[in-house]
Amino acid sequence: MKIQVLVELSNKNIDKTFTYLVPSNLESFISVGIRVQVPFGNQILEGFVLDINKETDNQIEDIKLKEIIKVVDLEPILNEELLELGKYLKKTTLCTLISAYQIMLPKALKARNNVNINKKQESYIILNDNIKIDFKLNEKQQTIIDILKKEKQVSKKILQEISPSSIKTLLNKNVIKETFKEKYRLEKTYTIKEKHPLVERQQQVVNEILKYKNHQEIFLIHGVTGSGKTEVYMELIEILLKEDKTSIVLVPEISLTEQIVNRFLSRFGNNIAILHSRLSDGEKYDEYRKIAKGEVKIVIGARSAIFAPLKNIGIIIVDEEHTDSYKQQEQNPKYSAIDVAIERSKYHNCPVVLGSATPTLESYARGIKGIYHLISMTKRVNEKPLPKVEIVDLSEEIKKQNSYFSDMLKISMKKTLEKGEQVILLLNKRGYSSLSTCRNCGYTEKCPNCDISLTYHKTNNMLRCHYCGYGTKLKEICPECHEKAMLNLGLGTEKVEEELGILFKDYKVIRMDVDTTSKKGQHEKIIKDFEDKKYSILLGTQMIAKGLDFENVTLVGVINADTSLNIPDFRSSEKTFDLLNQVAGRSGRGEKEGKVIIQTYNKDHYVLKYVKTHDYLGFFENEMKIRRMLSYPPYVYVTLIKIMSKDYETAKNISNEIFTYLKRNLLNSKILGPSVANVFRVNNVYRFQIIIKYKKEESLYNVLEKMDEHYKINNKVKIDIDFNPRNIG
DNA sequence: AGCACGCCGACT
DNA sequence: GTCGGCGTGCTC
Repeated sequence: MKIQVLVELSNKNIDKTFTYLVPSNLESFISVGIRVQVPFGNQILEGFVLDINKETDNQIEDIKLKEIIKVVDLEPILNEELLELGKYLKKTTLCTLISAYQIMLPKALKARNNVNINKKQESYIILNDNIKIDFKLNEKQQTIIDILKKEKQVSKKILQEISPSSIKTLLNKNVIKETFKEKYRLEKTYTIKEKHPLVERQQQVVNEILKYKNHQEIFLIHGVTGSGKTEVYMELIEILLKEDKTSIVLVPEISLTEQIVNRFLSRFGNNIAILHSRLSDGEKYDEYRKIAKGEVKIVIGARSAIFAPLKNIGIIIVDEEHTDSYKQQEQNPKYSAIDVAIERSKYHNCPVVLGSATPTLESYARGIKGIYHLISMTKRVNEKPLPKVEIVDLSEEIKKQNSYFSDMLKISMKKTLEKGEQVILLLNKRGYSSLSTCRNCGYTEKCPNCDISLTYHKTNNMLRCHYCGYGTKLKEICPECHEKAMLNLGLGTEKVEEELGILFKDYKVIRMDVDTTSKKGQHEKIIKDFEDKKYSILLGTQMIAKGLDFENVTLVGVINADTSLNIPDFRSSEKTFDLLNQVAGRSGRGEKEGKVIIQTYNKDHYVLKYVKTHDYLGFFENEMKIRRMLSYPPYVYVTLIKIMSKDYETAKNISNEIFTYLKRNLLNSKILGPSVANVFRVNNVYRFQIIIKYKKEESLYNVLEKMDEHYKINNKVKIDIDFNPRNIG
């Protein structure tokens, strides 16, 4: 028997299958999608079987073929649908086929030698089939048997709490027996709650989507914060579940959406598998296999959960569809989970539901055009108006000698806190202060490896580079002019926290940012503690803007709205609108009315105007005009080419070479560049970029594939292709 | 990804 | 004369 094997190495040179012989004693274990171990050069690798008894196009003599070493799995790891999906990923992102398959799988199931993650066994006790008790049972033995009669099987651990010796006796006398069952590592705690009856609008939306339940149709639900989208999702899932259909729910980053997950758990309990990056490898392995074995029908997870091996999918839901993290950008394949969702919906003939309070311009434009089925939910479920938004001009406050807190914010906070209500403060920047600059000569501390200023972190009194992790001690004396004049500019959570401690010393503040949530469980604890009112003020970065639902929060303050407006990216307005709108939505979710105060130096910026009136549509129309004028998505598509090299000249020359090549071959596109990337040097690698803009460019994939092919031999330069990038720079 | 093969410079 | 630098090419 001959098989085609795709080995674990992700390299453009070996992005194809290799033919191996299967010894006859292993033949019956072989099927497509299974992993095998093979000799490859002088190494031993794992790979996926992609085909049986067929030759590659380059026929080679059998004499040269090697035999496989062993078969790794009993069951295929990749099913037919996922094998095809991998090919789709390769075609649309120009990645290697193996990288497409690997991204779909938890670490334990990737083709990779020397990964060792085992199933966990747990011992259970059950009654033997035909018990004849020919001896007198003592009290404890009787209790054990009674329990087993009722529960059928009980974990040995629990029974041992009654009496370990009785268990031994009963085992010896063959009254009971021990069996081993797999124990799943991830423990979910939840209490099943009554479901809320749907309000009229929610019911209408459910009905509208269900009309298309066996159709491949894409819906965009534009629903304001608090309009009850989650209930709609759950209702749809429950109805489809009765028809034995499965569901995938994508959420931004699960640790940021703890509360949504809990709502799903208290509705569907054990029928849910959870997949996200904070799980341990063992937990991911267990959750994945529960899905593969059909033990759960609902999968809720972050980006890569879109590859969950569910069968008979009835609906795919993408919550907060505008979230950047649905696009993988750090690593190949640079795929969009939404595109994958749509691809899978074709296979399963099921609807895809995209939901957001602030859809991407691309999605909303498709909604208007009728490519997506647009549904609006404009009212909050509790009929409460959206919170009142106030804009404060920071330049006026400077004159009054106020630093981070304007008079209005101070007074409102005081009032809110005195009523026993809670406050959320958004500070869109991490660290204590952004820069360390000399007051005398203007020298700024920069990273020696990257083209970026260092950021001061108070906790360890260090300056850090956010790109490569380089760290150095904070200097007091300027290395340039040798004056003792080094000053920390800008602001960060820690500095604001310090000032809060002075202004509101009677109230407790909790900080939530990357630094305070890096350890497992810390995130959940902060949310729980704030929910339990152990703290009055929650101070945090971006991550507090999403999905949190605290009834007692009636004031949200944005310390400085400008930081995200100033990012050099054509989407910075869109992202700022999204962020401010999201964080505003955290206020007044309960019975009490909410308020939002946004501080800024750009009080006349159009983004703020539309945030103030909660006017997504107004923002959309205004922003579309700008995109049209500057020729940006959704009016054109963008593809970003990055050229990276340790050698400046190489990076520059090859960038120019590629530019000329693209210009010559892509006749329907606008080619911009080459320009230096936003951060020009990272970890001593120089980065150039070229932007391709096009409405329709049939030959794009072919041209880029050829380019990739050409430079793969050159290991001095790395070429990176990103279709529809979420960030440019 | 590894690793062998091969063709040039500075050494016991 | 030889050791070893890493550029190049191959792995069923």
